[in-house]
Amino acid sequence: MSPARATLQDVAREADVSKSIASRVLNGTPTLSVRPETRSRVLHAATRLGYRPHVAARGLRRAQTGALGLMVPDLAMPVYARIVRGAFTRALERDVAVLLLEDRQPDSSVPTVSRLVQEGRIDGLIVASARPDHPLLGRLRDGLVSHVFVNRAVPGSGVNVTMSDAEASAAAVDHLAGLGHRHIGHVAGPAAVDPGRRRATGFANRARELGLDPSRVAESEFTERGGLDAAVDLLRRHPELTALYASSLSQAVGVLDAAWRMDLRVPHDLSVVTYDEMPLAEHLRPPLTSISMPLAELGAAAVDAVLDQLEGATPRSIVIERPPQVVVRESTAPPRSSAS
Amino acid sequence: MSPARATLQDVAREADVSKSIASRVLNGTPTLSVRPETRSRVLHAATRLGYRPHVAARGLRRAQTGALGLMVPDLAMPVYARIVRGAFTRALERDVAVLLLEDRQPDSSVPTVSRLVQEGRIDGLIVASARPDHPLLGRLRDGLVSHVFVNRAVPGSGVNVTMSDAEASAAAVDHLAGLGHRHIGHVAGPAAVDPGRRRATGFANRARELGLDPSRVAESEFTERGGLDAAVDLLRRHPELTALYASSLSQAVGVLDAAWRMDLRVPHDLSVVTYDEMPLAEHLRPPLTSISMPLAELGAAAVDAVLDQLEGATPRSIVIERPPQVVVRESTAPPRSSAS
DNA sequence: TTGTGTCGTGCAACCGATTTCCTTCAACCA
DNA sequence: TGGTTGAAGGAAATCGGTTGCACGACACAA
Repeated sequence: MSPARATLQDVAREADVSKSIASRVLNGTPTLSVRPETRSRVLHAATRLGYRPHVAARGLRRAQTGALGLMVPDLAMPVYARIVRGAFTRALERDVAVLLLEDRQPDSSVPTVSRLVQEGRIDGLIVASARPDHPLLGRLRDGLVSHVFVNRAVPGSGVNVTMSDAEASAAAVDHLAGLGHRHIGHVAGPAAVDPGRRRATGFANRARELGLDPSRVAESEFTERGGLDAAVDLLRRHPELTALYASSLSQAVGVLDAAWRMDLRVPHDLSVVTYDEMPLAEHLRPPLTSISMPLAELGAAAVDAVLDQLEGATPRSIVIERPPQVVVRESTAPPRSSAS
Repeated sequence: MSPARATLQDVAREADVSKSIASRVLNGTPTLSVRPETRSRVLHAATRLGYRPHVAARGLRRAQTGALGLMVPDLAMPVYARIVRGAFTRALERDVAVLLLEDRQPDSSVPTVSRLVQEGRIDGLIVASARPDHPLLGRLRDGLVSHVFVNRAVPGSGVNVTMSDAEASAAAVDHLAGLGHRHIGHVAGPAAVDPGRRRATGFANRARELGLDPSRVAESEFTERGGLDAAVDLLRRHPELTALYASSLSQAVGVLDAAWRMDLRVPHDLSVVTYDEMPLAEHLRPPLTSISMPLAELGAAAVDAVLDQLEGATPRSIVIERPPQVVVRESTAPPRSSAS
């Protein structure tokens, strides 16, 4: 796999200096003064030997690991794949490793995380799986381990990395209203989960601003089943609805299912917009109009945020401001009433 | 996060023994002889202090890291989520960490892996992203880093961990034939990718055994678009087909799309079975009959296989034998001809 | 000439485990 | 009684970096 690991000792010998100098030169220690010629001898030796510091040795001495944990609620949810990808990419650039953790039974997450911290496997944590009653939150509040919450904010934590979800909802409502819809419903995520709540608020606010009824909202889990049930519920109670805005792609799949079961054609009888632009959206029947969000940027920003904290910056919350984009496909059209 | 890291020194002091004894007792060194009373003092001290060995220190000394790399082709593909989950779970049991790596530009994977190995971040590698021309294969053949290939086998490598894909195809064909279908097509994966080829072979063999035409096969990428194109192609060229077997769920979504475009109703005009049982399959229209495979077991077996290698076992290939299960849903029914 | 700094460099301790090599003591054998 | 053996345990080297401190040489001011 390589020309046999070179150690710092090897580099030092090759450059004819001591380990200390080699180390300081390679780390760019600012207080160091060396002759330029010496410096370049070290640098050249290092590249010639393909030197890479051994993370265990460095970590042992520096009492840090160069790795972050990234906790996602469910590996199978494609939204997280995007966030994770963004995080991985940025981590590679910043020369740290990311340990991905799935957080399916929140109870086991506390032991897992504290074990990883105690073993010295991670320096900090990015949590994408927050929920109000999550046992991890209490332990993190101690401040013993640096962390940020990504996507799912924890109010009051002061370390949230989020996107402008409310704006995304507004864009969805605008798109539908622009087509002439006056009766729009929202299949919302669980109110307990922060982005769900923010999207719902964004929906209600913009609806109100446009003089539409902001109350046609049904809450459900971010799953196909949840979307199905919520949509059926909404459409039964409010047959006048001509459009639905789903809070996630899984829910949107359920919404399409509901339409099919209730014998409503999309978009003829019902327009559907969804959060989460993904390849799947393009190949559902009909292809779904969706809102594209900067998920990779979000993941990258989370990595930056924890690393900055570890380097001593004061923790702070961050909002990725890139505006949502509406990807228009066949699932949205003017309402029948206005068309006929 | 914890009552302040305890070191081996702390345990030793608490148990009133030397570090050496503490280390040996905790590691269960077989050649050690201690009085039972001493041993239990050490053990109790360790649990009382919540001692966890520092992986960097241990790794430095033992020249190994207690971590494995797991390379998947695409984080957004839910199939891999299952495999990864299985691997994570087993890794936790065996007390190692798993570093997940996405392998989207194979060219960058060689530098990434050799860097991780050189830095001492991983001891071994599980590769789920093999392709015949993958640059990583050449470098792995050197034998400098322990590895296995999972799901996508590399012929001749001798370190493949796979499932009985061919049997799965046979089960799909059996299910369709059992319903009365005599004209079955197969939307296959790329022949270059091993499981695709094995599934196609399995399909052809069983078709032949049943006296059906084994040649109704179209190859495509494991994507929605691929499935769409392949299905359109097959159905145009062979209008007599009454059933299609898709090699992956993404492709199956494309197949449904194709049916819709060609104005074929599923299952009335066309039955569809797919590989890869997932929640999504249940909520597509119509819900898809699918083949469920032991993906988590596959991931776990891969972890075991690399760890065994690292412990000195001779490398070998493994096949998970658990038989495929057909989950019957509404996308399959007797062919129209036999019904009418 | 003698301090006093500064520059350039190196020695050695240290991080926390593992492991090699001893030491001590008692039992046992011839 | 001397020597061998085995049980029980400990001292110290080691892994590969990082970092506090010391050291020699030289410049410069007094």
